[in-house]
Amino acid sequence: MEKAKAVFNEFIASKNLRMTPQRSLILDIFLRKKGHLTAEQLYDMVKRKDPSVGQATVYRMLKLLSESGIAREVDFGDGVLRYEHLYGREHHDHLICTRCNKEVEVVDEEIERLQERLAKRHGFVLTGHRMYLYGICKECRNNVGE
Amino acid sequence: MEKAKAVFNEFIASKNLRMTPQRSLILDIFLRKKGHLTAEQLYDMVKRKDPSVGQATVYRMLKLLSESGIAREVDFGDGVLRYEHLYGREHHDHLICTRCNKEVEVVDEEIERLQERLAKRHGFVLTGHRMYLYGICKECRNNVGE
DNA sequence: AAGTTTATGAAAATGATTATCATTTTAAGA
DNA sequence: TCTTAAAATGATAATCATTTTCATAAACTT
Ligand SMILES: [Mn+2]
Ligand SMILES: [Mn+2]
Ligand SMILES: [Zn+2]
Ligand SMILES: [Zn+2]
Repeated sequence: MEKAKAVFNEFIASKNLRMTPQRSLILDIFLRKKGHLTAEQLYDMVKRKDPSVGQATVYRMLKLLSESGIAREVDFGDGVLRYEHLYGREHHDHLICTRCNKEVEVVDEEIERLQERLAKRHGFVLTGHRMYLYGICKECRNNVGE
Repeated sequence: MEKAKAVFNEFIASKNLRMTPQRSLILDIFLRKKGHLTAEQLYDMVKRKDPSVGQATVYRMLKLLSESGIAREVDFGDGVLRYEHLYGREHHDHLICTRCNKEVEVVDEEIERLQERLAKRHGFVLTGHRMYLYGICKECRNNVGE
């Protein structure tokens, strides 16, 4: 939390950018919340603390957070980008229930390894990947009637 | 090709929809082209054959093609949906060069298997997945200067 | 052929994100 | 502290792919 703030401050300094009350507020709120949240959701929370902050500033800040390694953009494929904590977290992929939209964070070291191998086999050096698994969770399978 | 057309015709009939010259033309052109093409690209090709066709019809048709299992929506994450042949093709994922945008179609049975296992481990029954591997291809690694 | 349903094309609407721009802040210097 | 150049902000307009709307034109049914 404090560590993440320090990292962001360093990033800001290294790019000759400036720390402002707006950025500080947005960063605070972002770090406090966990999960995957959209720019709109974050904007709503920011507005509650300071209604004068514009949404463009939130969008701009999310870009900076991503660049600095504090946040990561997540695209579930529904037309809205979400952001999650990246700093201090392990890499993971997502398992999504298409019925109740539950999102489970998952990792499979074996899959990660095989992805590298697969890319290499085609002459590529992997720089990243996006993997989303879609399915029906146990709860949804039980509540078939409703 | 003819088989695919028949499948689409059946789909149209089963839904009490109608086959029209526009749909037929769009289907023909789509089936003739391979690769991953956008609605805009398909629209351009259709226009060349019949300038009177509207782009809304192309978008509508792509929806139908996807529903009927003839086409599959592919989202490389650049803000534009692409469509590829699905009927008569094997499942595959994509390996994309972030420098030259080369797209390689890949499959790794082992990964597919592990995805199932991973989902099951979390109580999910997998219905699908999206996996995109991003990296730098061999050619791009050689042409570093240009 | 008449009636009913579905399809079409043009144009407007949508919705998330980005760009613009006039104004305000910030960080350094003098 | 005053000055100034660079960067940030917020309101608003612009983008851009996709979807809707709606009046008109097919397509099927009887
Ligand atoms: Mn996550
Ligand atoms: Mn493909
Ligand atoms: Zn569920
Ligand atoms: Zn390349």
